[in-house]
Amino acid sequence: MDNKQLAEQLFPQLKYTLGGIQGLYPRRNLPSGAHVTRLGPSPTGFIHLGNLYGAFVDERLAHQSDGIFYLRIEDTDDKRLVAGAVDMIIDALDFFGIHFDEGASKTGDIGAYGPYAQSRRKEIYHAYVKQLIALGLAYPCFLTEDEIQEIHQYQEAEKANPGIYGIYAKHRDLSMDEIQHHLSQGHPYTIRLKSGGNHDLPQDQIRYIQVEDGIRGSLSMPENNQDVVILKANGMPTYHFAHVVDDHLMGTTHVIRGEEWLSSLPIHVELFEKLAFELPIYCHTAQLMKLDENGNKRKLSKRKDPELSLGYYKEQGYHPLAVREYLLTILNSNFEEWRLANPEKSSEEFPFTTEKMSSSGALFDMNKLNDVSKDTLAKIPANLLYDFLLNWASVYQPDAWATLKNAGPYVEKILDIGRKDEKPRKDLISASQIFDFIQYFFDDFFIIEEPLPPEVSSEDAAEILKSYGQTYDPTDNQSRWFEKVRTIAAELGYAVKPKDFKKNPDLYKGHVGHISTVIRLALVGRSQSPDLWEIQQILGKEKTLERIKKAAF
RNA sequence: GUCCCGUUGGUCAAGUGGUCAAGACGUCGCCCUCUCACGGCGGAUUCAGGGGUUCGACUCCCCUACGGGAUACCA
Repeated sequence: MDNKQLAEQLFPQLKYTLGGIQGLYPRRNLPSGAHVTRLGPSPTGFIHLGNLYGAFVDERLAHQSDGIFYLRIEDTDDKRLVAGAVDMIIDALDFFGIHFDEGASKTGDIGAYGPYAQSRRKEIYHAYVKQLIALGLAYPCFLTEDEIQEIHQYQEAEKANPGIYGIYAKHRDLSMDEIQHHLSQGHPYTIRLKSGGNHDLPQDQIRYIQVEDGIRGSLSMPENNQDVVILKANGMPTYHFAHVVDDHLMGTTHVIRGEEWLSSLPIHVELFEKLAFELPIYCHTAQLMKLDENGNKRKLSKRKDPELSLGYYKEQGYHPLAVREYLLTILNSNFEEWRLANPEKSSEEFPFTTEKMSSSGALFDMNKLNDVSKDTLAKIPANLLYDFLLNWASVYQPDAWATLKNAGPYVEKILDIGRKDEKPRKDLISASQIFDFIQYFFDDFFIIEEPLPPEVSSEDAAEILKSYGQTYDPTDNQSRWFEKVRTIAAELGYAVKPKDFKKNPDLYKGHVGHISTVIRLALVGRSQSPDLWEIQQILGKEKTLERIKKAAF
């Protein structure tokens, strides 16, 4: 018996021949320079900012080159399967404007290079495994878990590198008779790659592989020497094998993945070589980090950092465009510069490059997100902002939703306060913050939250509001309105200009700012707000007078 | 332990042998100003450490330290 017969025995009557498969996956007919990228999540359904970060690179690279971005579900580990995960992943990315052209979708596979779930590609992997066995490049391994453990312990004691390789790959050279014996006993087995690498050579003779990484430039690593498992005992491929076969067949040109894959790159390179596939361009992205309890940088973790799940940003009401902009600023170091020069352009016009990506992990910066968000929201028209706010409220703050729902034009006016000026206000960050920021416009949410300034007594406050109520005229323009406030100040012994008060604090009780603070407290309940005159224009005469009359300190 | 990747201010970073070492966020001060926000001006805070190479190193080489990752029939 030879390898070929063994292959036939192990994988009899496969659905596909290699030639047949090749015919099913023709080269993609795309314009030159088009990038084909993919996102390959395992279906746990959990997506966090780090995943979005990577997905963004895929999406940009594909779409700015008129290429294809597809979704492939990497479900080779049934322990990781969560029901409804695919929909969750698609929805989460969709919210942030990331759409797939091809692959798994809510209504099934789209595209001619499927199936797009690895669990449905078993026969395809088997065909390639069969070939490797026939060529003597892979072999069945009957090592039990205990035996492997033993080997590891021995290696640890000997200070040898762990793994199944060289002399530790005990089943790599089993005789056909021995294999038949195991088989006849019904021993479970995995298929391992028969690695061509040899690290027992003198240091200077170990072969190194050179790979040009799209982000990191040229990489040099020792070649793989591990007889890695390519097919598990249950017949499913491991990630390593599925990655190589799928990305080849599906025509992926650029493999974007986290840097945690860097150390298994030699395995993949060997697999590509053994299968005689062309190597795609790898882009190993830096991980998004966060600070742990001890002040150390740490990779974002699914379990430990629920606040970095995409759900968190949705819940807080960060606008997807803002998150996009922020991600772009940390993804490409020249994005901010470009944005400054092109304030009105869509971020899709930004020429994204992997060369401008950092190879070291960035710390997630909430301050920066907020700042970017302010700039972003300042450019979004009030009616769209209203829709966004309403949408958010319908899920996360139902009482606000009830209030906002029937007040469209009113809310739009509120959102537009000071935004159309030459130097527009930028105080809107996220939906939850926006609602908090404007809630005093609604009687149901209006309360006086802050006390009078110390310069103003309760009596004076009452006096101020009384005069104000008498002189208030909604038809006054802004400067006329403020003249009247100054008049009240003067009448009650307050300086008309803050500077006067600063120069001679003894001459006055306070200054005009204190007067308007009282009016502000009566109208909005806070000592800080946008321009009062504008607020009154929106509140309207009745509500303004009512609040002035009702206010008590 | 071994292997891989990384290290410019509090954060994100430009930089590729000769720069007073950009810029943004944050922070502090001032200006504008009825408050806030916006805007303007200015300050403080950086090349992890040590050796080389060189007329000259943030830039090139080596060592150390620190951080991250891998080391599965998980991805």
